Amino acid sequence: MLHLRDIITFYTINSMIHNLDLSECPICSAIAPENLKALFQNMEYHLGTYTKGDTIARQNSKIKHLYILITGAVKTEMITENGGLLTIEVIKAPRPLASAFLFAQNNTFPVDVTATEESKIIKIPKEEVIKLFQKDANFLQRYLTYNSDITKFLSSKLEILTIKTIKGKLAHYLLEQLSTHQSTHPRSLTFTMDKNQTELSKYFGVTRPALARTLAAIQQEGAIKAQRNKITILNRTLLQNMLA
Amino acid sequence: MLHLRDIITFYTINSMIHNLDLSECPICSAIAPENLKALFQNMEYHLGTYTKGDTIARQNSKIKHLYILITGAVKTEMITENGGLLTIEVIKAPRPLASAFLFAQNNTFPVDVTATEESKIIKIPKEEVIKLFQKDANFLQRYLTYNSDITKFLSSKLEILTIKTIKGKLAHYLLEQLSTHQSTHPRSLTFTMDKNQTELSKYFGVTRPALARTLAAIQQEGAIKAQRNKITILNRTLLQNMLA
DNA sequence: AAAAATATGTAACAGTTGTTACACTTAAGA
DNA sequence: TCTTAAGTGTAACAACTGTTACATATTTTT
Repeated sequence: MLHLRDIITFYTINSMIHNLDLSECPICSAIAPENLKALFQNMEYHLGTYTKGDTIARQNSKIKHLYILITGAVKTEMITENGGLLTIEVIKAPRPLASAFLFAQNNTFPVDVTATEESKIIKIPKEEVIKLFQKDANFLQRYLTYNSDITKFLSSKLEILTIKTIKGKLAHYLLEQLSTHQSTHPRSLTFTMDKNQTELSKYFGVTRPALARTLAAIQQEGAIKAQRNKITILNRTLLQNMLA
Repeated sequence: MLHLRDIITFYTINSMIHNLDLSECPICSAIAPENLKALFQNMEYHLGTYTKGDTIARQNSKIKHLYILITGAVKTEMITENGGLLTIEVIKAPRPLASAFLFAQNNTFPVDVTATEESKIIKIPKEEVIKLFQKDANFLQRYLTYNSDITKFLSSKLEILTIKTIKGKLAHYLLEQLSTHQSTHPRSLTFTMDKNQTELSKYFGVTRPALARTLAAIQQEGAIKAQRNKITILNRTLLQNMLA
């Protein structure tokens, strides 16, 4: 277990060495340096150092701590019993790990977590996190916001995936882009997509040729005009009918 | 604005009239009756009554309160600018509404919320919710758990939708069911699915005939034996290969 | 026990998407 | 500027899924 002096030293050293701005960490930043002392006093926590290849957490193991990745990077993998792996995501410091799952009823890691480089992770027991929340409303609010944003992200991704046809997904996306664009440029019907076709096809979970084909079809029908990634909406109603 | 006596009366009356067990509400139940007084004292909140057809919240409007549906039922609809609607969900009391979005950065209602019958809703301002959290760790924990569970649900649904083929989705689901089953009945390879085919097809976002067809195909290949919803895993490796 | 409602098995056909391959265009680097 | 890499447009065919329709089986209700 660490003591207060260690963590303060740690923060300071890291800030010096890596020129690290902890304010970039969605939730750690809520802990103002001047409050660190009061907050971490009498608190149980653990600082772990991992080198490349080390396992940080195993899929289906209980989550009993809040994991905050301070420096380094980790990858998450979902592994079937047989060894075939499904998803990979690389997470770079500073960021909390699996914070959205910490308080779930069956709170187990949904993935394996492995260090991809030298990494430092602070582990704070669940009960201590609750205490922290009650001591520092700001920290609590950041935590809630961070997790709320994750939920929003998941919801919007789910929304896209729920629409079955590529034409529907594209129509949905284009209308969304239009309304985002019009919030700064009212009445303008021409905008540039914020993703290229390759990125967009991955976001939709479809292949790129299929996406290009569909974009051409929508243009053929006269709903839009597309010059590469510059889109002009010609017939909004037509687009909206493609959602169903 | 309500006073303490009102809400206590309200809880009591409703419990009497509707024989309502508030402990069924994922987060309200955390407020023990004996603590109500201390918690709601000096708190700002609002009790709204809505009749069938009343709009409770509009899509894209700011969420400034925690909405708790006490009695009645509401439906949520996602409406395109044109009037075509995408999703409908019916929510019955008692349950919080949009609690997962309350603390998001751009915290707007993702859907229209309309009463489908006579409904009562308590609205607690965001700031008051934070205060509540700090007064009552139990309430906070319930809230976190509730939202964590939502995240888990969304994640697993997303996982299923990310798998493209029906065969892959089914294989994934069957392996999950097997491991759940084996946690109580080790070595048993036969179990009953927790959803019927109709429910499962909706969960996967596919049609029922397509699902039945695929189930038959998996059986044809010798990976499982299916007697209606009773499944026996014959070749686990084969199933796992279907995930890719 | 009979009737009705619900769930499941199956089939033919149309429609959509993945796969693969290649030409072309634009942007970035040497 | 030339070269190279990345992004885009398009096509033919195979594979998969939706649609629609109906038969059969099981469960629930009367």
